[in-house]
Amino acid sequence: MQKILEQAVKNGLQEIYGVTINSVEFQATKKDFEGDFTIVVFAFLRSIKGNPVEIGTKLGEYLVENVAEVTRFNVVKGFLNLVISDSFFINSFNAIYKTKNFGFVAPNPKDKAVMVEYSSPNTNKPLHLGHIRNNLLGYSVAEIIAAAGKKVYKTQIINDRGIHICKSMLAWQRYGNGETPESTGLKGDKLVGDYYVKFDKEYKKEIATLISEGKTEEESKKQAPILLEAQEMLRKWEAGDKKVVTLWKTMNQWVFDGFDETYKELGVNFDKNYYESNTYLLGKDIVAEGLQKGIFYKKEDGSVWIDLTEDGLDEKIVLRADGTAVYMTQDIGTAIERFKDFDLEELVYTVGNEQDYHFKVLFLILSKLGYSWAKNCYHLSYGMVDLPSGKMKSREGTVVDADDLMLEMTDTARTISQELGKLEGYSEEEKEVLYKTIGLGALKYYILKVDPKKRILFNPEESVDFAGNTGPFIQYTYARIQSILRKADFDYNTTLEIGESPLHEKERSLIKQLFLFPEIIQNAAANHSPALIANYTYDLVKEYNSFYQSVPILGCENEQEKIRRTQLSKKVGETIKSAFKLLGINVPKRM
RNA sequence: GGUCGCGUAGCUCAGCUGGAUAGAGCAUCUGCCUUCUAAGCAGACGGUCACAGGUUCGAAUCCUGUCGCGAUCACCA
Repeated sequence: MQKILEQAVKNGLQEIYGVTINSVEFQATKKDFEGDFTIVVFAFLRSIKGNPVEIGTKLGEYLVENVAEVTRFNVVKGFLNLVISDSFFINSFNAIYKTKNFGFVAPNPKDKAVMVEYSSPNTNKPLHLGHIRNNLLGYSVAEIIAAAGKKVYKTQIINDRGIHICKSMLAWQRYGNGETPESTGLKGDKLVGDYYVKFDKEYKKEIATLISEGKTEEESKKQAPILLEAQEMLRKWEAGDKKVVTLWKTMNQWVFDGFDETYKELGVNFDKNYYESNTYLLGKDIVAEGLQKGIFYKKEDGSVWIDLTEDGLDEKIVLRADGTAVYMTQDIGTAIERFKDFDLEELVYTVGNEQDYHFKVLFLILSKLGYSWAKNCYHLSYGMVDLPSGKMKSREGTVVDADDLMLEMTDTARTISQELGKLEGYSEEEKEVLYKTIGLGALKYYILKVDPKKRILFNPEESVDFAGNTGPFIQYTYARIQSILRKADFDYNTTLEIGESPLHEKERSLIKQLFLFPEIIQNAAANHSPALIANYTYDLVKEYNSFYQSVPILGCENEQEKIRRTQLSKKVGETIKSAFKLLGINVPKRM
């Protein structure tokens, strides 16, 4: 439609004023004015001298005359509002009504893929609220990019080695009695996490003892026997000591099993896992190469650095003096590895904004090393999730555990649902599934609807609502639509005729809102932002509810209207479902 | 101190590459269930878009500066 109009506007201006215009600025007409599309006449003033109102009027007359779909127009200041005919809307709606997966673009197998990394947990403690935001964002962005027509690989890098892992291993050995997830009934990640906390407690005790013996705080922190022992354990692990490696494998497996459960509850998944224990040596040869090319330089002590001061950044170490890798070294290595493993065009890292600087440096280094794809690496950076009590600190136990939070949300959903009591005829099992759908829907929507860049203040007690701009509200609308479709005892799947029954104002705005969906997906993919999808869905639902309350659907006198409104309802339902799929949220048939 | 991000209604947030009178929800008040699910709808109240300049027909949006909050500037990951 816009294309037709654009061409017509160009022709019109050529005819009336003899002026050629490159582009025409369109926008959806605001609610307070009559019309569907608006042309901003101000934009023409550069080429055409004159009064905007006059130009608008002349152009409007021309368009009504020459474009069949334009039925009326009005001009307000410099805005030319065009009213488009019902037949256009009905025809377009007919076209999308039968379209499966409306708005989704099928991937072209010839295109390169996109890899999205998210989650990337440490195997020494359970997942918490911060991971939830990370997981939801990463998963959703992956879905959105796939919907926009790209092959997507979801991946995580599991930080399964290092001193932090040894800490919980050591604490388990020292203070435990051979507990296992089976013997305690605890989830594996919880069990291991408890020992991590235990380690920290003991460590602090030892530091206190050392300080009381007259050592400085700094010395004590470095000399605490328990820490030295953990470091010794790490050395043994690196040397491949059998006992240590066996314990490491066992305890890691507990954690993996625990994570799998959490991921399953959350509804996220991965196509490929990378393990740090396999990748931590990567990147060293690249550093050697870069050293030869003169991109890096060696300091006197043997450590290798890159000087980024010309780019407005600092100097950054890429290899320790003892030749071991740092975080940056590994990331250089894994990035290259991934482009080797898969035919990628883009690599998305879902990592908190405290690492903005790290990724800036990483991408810059990769580009200096001559990898042309470095410009296609994207850091999907998101703000922290704060609690009313302040920051979450896992060592101090002030975290909101992911599993607990999901349970809590399900409980709240259960309470509210039972109060409303609409679930006659549902089995207990079905009800439990539903409570989970609603509870998780609330949580996911709450987190995804805000711009990833912004930090979230999360109050577990009161911040997740079920009314207003929330997941359950949208789910509720979906459920209501399903109820209408269940009760529609006539064949509504016929092609709509363009007849004497004019479109209701609410139907019009609803159709307009529906048409936006494909564009929203593309936008969301380009901006890596699930929030766009969430807010679009909310607008659609608002529009639908308003329609729902102001006109009858099944109770229409007019057969044509009845079919049309039922079809509209169905399509809105499908669109809600599609949109929520992109957010990783399920929709219930009833609630 | 340098760099990056954020600052919109009492609270939580929308506002796309500049466009019309600044948009929702929560909270507070007023109406609407003998009709398709009231987790809803319609309305009222609520704003110096942090502040000051600049660019232009036109700025919440772009530029500069100031203030406030946060992150980061580790041989941690």
